[in-house]
Amino acid sequence: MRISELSRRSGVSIPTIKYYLRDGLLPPGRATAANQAAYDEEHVRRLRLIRSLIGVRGLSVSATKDVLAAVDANQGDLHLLLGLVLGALPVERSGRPSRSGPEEGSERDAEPVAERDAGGAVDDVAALTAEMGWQTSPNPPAAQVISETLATMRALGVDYDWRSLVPYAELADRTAQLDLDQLQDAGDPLQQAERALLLTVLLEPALLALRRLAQEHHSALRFRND
Amino acid sequence: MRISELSRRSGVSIPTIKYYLRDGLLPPGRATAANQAAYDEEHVRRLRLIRSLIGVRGLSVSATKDVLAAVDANQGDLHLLLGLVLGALPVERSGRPSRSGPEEGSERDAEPVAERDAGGAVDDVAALTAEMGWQTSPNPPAAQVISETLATMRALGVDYDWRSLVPYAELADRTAQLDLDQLQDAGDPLQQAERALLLTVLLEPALLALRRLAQEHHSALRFRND
DNA sequence: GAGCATTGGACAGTGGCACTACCCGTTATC
DNA sequence: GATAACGGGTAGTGCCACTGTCCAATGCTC
Repeated sequence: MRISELSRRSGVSIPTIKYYLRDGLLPPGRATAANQAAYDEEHVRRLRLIRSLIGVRGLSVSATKDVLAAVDANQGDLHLLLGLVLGALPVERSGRPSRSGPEEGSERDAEPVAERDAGGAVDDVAALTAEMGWQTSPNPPAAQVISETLATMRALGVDYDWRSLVPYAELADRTAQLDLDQLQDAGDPLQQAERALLLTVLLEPALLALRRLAQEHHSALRFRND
Repeated sequence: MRISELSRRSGVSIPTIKYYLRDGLLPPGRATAANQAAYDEEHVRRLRLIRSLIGVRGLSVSATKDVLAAVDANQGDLHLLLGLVLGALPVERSGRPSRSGPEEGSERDAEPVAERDAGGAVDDVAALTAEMGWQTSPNPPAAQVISETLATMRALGVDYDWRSLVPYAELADRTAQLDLDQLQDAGDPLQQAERALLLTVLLEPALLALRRLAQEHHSALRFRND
């Protein structure tokens, strides 16, 4: 098929498809002439996957590109694939250009919210993973997010350390096992790789949404004053 | 204190503080003259909170504004506050301008990724909340995220319905109870409201990060071929 | 085989967002 | 009384995800 049919089938406009082609998100079609190319079902599938990652999960175009490249490159080794995918993902649209302000003010009063660390939050994460018996790669981005969060909590006056997170970590552990349980059955390696991607990445907003529904329910039980 | 000291104490640049003042994120200082205003500790605190929500959690400026307004307006009623906060939050930077493409193509082949619904995903969420015994407001944004995710999963060929989410929902239920357990002790209503905000909103990236660490660990156990 | 729509490719433009820079008249401070 | 800092306003910046326009080269239709 050609680009107009690809557009119709996928629901993505032609200029956007061209944009994805330029950016390397979508592999080019098979060129049939100097200005003609043929696309196939795989392209339709890929486009839908792209739209899901960008639209539903909210990934940026460049993160989507990295994630898809990881899927393409390592269909065989699921562990390696997961590592690459999780490494390529920004955790929640972090990776901002970062603040301005006094970079390292000589003023001893300045406690600039501790975006790096405050009170050994990095050690805290090490303690937490040790407590859980988790073995991970040396310095995963996810660990940095956790230490950042802990540091921020403390900077804002909430008494929080790694011990506060242990119950959450246990629930996360069971969540992860649920995720992996669902990867056993799947067709060819590409299907399995895509499924892994969906179960880990696409499920993230849904899991947060479940937590919100549950929070609302329990909040009504506990706090509502009828 | 005046703006320069506020900037030093909070680590936020003066132009950015002015920007937050203009946008109503930060309440104005007490005006002492036509071009002079005084800020206090509460402003420092507020600025740090703002930076945490925007920087760590990744909220947009306008969402941050809505959330903070909810905190200010309803310090007394925690349930109402949580409802407002959860309502004001985008779930994962959704709320995109939405796609283009053929809006309602006459082509019967077009299945435009189903950003609204595909195969009764909305009913699925109703079934899920009924199964869990959750009682929530009529049509929470979180429910839409879940149905969107289910619809997308199915559109991509993954066999997924609300039953697949029940185990996750049970874990989410326990997570929410953990969250609310930590709200019992807290000082004045403002402190408690802020704490609720941090435990629900700021914790989100950290919870996803915990899941990722656990995924990496269990993936190594199951799939690594040494 | 003539004519018109479509194609692929390049490049410039758009709108939104989160700041950031500059200017100006006024006010503190030394 | 000079100099610095202040507040307030407007305009500009950089990035991102598209979107629009142009072009010569097909393809398809009659």
